[in-house]
Amino acid sequence: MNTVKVKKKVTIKDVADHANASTSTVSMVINNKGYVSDEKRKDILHSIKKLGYVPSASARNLASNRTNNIGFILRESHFTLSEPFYTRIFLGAEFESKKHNYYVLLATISDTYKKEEDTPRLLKERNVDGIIIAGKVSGELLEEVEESGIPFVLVDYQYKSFPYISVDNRNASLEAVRYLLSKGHTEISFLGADPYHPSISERLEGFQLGMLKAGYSDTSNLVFLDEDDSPTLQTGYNLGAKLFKSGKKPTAVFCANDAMAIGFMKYAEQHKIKIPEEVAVVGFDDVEGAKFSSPPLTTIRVFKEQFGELALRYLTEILNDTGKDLSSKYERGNHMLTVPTELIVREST
Amino acid sequence: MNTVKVKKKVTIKDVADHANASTSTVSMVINNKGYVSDEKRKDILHSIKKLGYVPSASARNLASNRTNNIGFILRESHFTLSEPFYTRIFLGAEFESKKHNYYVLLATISDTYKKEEDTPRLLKERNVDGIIIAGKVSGELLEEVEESGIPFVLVDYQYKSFPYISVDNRNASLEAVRYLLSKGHTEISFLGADPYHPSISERLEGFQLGMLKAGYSDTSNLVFLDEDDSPTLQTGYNLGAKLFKSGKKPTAVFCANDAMAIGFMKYAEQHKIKIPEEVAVVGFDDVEGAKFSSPPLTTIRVFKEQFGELALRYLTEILNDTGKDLSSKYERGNHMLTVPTELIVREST
DNA sequence: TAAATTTATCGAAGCGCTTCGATAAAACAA
DNA sequence: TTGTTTTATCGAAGCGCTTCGATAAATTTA
Repeated sequence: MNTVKVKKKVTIKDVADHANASTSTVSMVINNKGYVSDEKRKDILHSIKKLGYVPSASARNLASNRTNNIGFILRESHFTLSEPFYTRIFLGAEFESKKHNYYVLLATISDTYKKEEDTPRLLKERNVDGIIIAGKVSGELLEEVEESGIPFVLVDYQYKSFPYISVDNRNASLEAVRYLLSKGHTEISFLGADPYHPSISERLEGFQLGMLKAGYSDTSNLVFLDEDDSPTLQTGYNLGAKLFKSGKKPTAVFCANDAMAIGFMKYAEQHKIKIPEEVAVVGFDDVEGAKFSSPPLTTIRVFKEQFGELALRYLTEILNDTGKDLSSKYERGNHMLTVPTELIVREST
Repeated sequence: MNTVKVKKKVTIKDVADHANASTSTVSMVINNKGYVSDEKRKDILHSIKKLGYVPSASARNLASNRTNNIGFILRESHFTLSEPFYTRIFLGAEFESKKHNYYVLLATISDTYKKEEDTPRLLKERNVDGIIIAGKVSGELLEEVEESGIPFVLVDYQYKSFPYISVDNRNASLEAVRYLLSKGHTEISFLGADPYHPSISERLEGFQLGMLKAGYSDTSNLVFLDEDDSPTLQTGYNLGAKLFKSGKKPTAVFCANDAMAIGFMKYAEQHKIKIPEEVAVVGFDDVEGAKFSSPPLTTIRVFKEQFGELALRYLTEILNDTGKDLSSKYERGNHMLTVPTELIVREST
């Protein structure tokens, strides 16, 4: 015997009966479709409230062949990074998703992505209406996603001519360089790694452009790149060593990201090079640690939550576009958006 | 005309036909239920693979009245905290969820939770089979969740006799105190805030117990509490001021968490109090910033991902328990688990 | 005023599964 | 042997929705 009172689930049928309507009419009211008289609509809405009716997600998904889910794909290592950059992008997307009535399903993938084997569950099960892919991921995965036919946008990464959203790296870097120049610096070095990553290369371009505009036409001996490694604290440290051992005496260093900047400052500290007195340092990203580094790091803030928000909004736009201007949007090549940045001046400059 | 080739979705019917079976038999194979001969099972599995069949989540959820989702409820501010403590717990849960074939839906709630109004969508829509609630949240919400009848566990928080998982705060604090004592410290202060939070009070108890065991029976003038505020960087700073202005000269300070410890160190730095020479500092949590503070902070590491993992595992256990030993589990009061910790010694001690 | 169109409502089919009998063969007991 | 239980398989109902006609009244157009 079961003595527990189980609240019987209120279905669309109950609402229909209560409002003297058919389930189809109720459905139309819920979905704002078709023709329903104001009167009936009012009745139905009233019944819905009265009965506390909430549509069953599974049922409507099954019937309408949607899922009401958005997938968010991210590399595992991008999560386990000490810096929650992508995490915050995810949060931004999650936050925005509420407004559009989607749930966001997170899927982390390994760095050594193998097609088939590591395919995210939400892709295999086609349990999403659209997908946001954040950060650099395997091309295989991207091809797989494209093949699936599920609409998607990339965030903070580019690949082929897939739609993407990115930081305005070039302009932000330009601004950083301008700032350093305005502070009277003349010998400015750029430290970077993984120059094949679009974001990095754009930052480098911004740097070069800024220097060029200031009359430094040849920046080649100012640029230090670790081509084989990613832009981490360690590579920043290493390039710091390389830089000083090369005999160069820059008065300022612009790093491809904060991690490298912090690594660089670590090297400087260990070698009694005073920051900012002897050399000013500027990073990129404004990670958590930037505020707490010693000295606190001047850097370019990226609005991470906004980043995610924008991604979700862009995706829903694609999903709702009934094919009409969407195709033209794609074809015109403006399938790209940028997120604004802001130079945050702290004590490292 | 639509010339795009749309791969027709493979359904259970297709598999059944292909394997010369009925859909019910296929279903049984998929769900590992009922009686199916080895032969037929083999055929069916083969057909599934051959056709690339993947069951539709919506359909099976509708039919079986499950959702295959786990809700993860978290306060907004716990996400926007500069420290991704709960974020990493979430990740741990998400990671573990794959093994159990659940999707994790994140729901953030505002700090000023209002029943009805702010009820997470996943609760309203009953779109989850179970719920993980992380961190301190409004009692109203907890009551609401309980009322919903959806199984849930609390993480890093306690309320009434609801099942929960927490850090072994007491023992960890005890260990920290022991460590400080072993380093020869005698005058050890405790800095805390929000002492009504179970975690904080447990940490304080651990501290007191440790001191007691070492012969310091009266710790009351060693404890500095900000009763009205939460344990933030700012309160750590404030209590630092209060501590030194009180004329006390502790040789070591144990803070209720890292944020406070870092705030305290900030005060110390500004007032030329040398750490660890003049006063050693120990925190709790091992947040990202702890490694980068100056000096790097000795602290108690909490395994956040493991925390989330455990929560999810615990919840699925509850979900799978068909009521049998579950009830006894509840009634016996052992509806509680703890996550291990580790003392991380850095340069602040 | 008749024909065409728009508005309003509903019944029923169907989305892709699970699960409940029904049926019957095989295995075991008496 | 007969009766009982276990094993195997299937058909059909049903989960709670959406959506496609069908139908008809109200409105517009010719």
